[in-house]
Amino acid sequence: MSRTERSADAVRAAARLAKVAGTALVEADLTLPQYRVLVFLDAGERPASHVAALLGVAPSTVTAAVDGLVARGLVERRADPADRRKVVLALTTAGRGALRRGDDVVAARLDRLLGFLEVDEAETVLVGLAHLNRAMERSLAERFGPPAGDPGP
Amino acid sequence: MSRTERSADAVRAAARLAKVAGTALVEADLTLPQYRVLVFLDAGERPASHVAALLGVAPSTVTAAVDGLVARGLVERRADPADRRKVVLALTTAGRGALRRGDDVVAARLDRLLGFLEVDEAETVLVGLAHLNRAMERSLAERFGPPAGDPGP
DNA sequence: TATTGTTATACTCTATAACTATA
DNA sequence: TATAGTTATAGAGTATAACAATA
Repeated sequence: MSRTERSADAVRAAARLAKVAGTALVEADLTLPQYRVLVFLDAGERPASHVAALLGVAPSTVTAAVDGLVARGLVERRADPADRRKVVLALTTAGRGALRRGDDVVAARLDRLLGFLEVDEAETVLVGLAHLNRAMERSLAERFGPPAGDPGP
Repeated sequence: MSRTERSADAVRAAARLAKVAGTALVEADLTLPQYRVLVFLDAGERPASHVAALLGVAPSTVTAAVDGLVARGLVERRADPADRRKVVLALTTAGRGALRRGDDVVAARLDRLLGFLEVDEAETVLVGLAHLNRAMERSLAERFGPPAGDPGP
C-alpha cells in the first residue's frame, strides 16, 4: 500500500466514519462530542481538564458539550474536595442509559456498513480501529492516572 | 468485541484521525475538505455534483472548498460541452503537487502514530481502513460511472 | 504566579433555501 | 419542470483570549 493511498484512506475513512456516526447519534439525541464525553466518563469520573486533554479538544469545548448533558441530567458536575478549582464530571444513571442508546444506534449503522464486506474483512476493520485507538492513547503518553472508580488491572 | 466497544472505538478513531490529519495538513496549506477533493479528483476529472454526492457533502460545501483551490491554481473549473449546466473539476499540475505534499504530511503523521504499535498491528490498521473505505464506496451503490480519464480495469 | 474552568468571541465546516442557467 | 451550481445565511463544533476562583 503506497504512502499516498494510506493518507487518502485515513482521511476518507475518518470523514466518513464521523459522518455516519454523527447521523446515527441523532436518533439517540446525542451529538458526536457529547457521545465522546459519555464514552470517556463510562470508565470512571474525571476532572474536566482530563477529559479535554485526553479527548484532544480545548477546555471550552468540553464545557459546551457538558452543558447540554448536565441540562438533561446525563452528567453531574461535582466540586473536587481536594482541589476546589477542579470540576469532576461523572455519569448519572440516566447518562449510562443514554450512552447505551448511543452505542446501539452507532453499532447498528456500523453493522449495516460492514455488511458490504466479507466477514473476515469486517473483522479486520474492527480490530484495526481498536489498534488505532490504542496507538492514539499511547501517543498521549501517561500524563494522567487511572480514572477514579477504576478498579485497575 | 462488544457492541459498545465497537461503537466507542469507531467514534474515537474517527475523531482522532480527523484531528491528526487536519493538523498535519496545515503544513501543506490544505484544509481537510480541500484535501478530500484533491484526492477524489486525482482519479480523474468530475462534475461538481459527483464530487458532492460521493464525498457525502452538500453541493455548496464543494463550492466553498473548490473556491480556495481554484484561487491558488490547484483545480480548474471547466464547462462541460455536453451539458453546460455542469462544471467539471480537474486537477492542475500544481494541484497534483499540492496533493502529494498533503499525502506526505499526513503519511508522516500517521507513521509516527502507528509507531506505537507492533508492525503487524499497524498493518491491520491500514488494511482495515482500506476495507472500511471499500464498504463505504459500495454503500453508495453504483450511481455514478467511472471518472473521465480513468483507464479502467 | 500557575492552574482550572467558564464566558465571550470568532473562525471553519456544513447544511438549507433562494436564485440563475441550462436541459 | 427538473437539474447543476452558486450565493446567502444559519447552525454546530472548535479554538483563542480574557476572566474568576483557587492553589
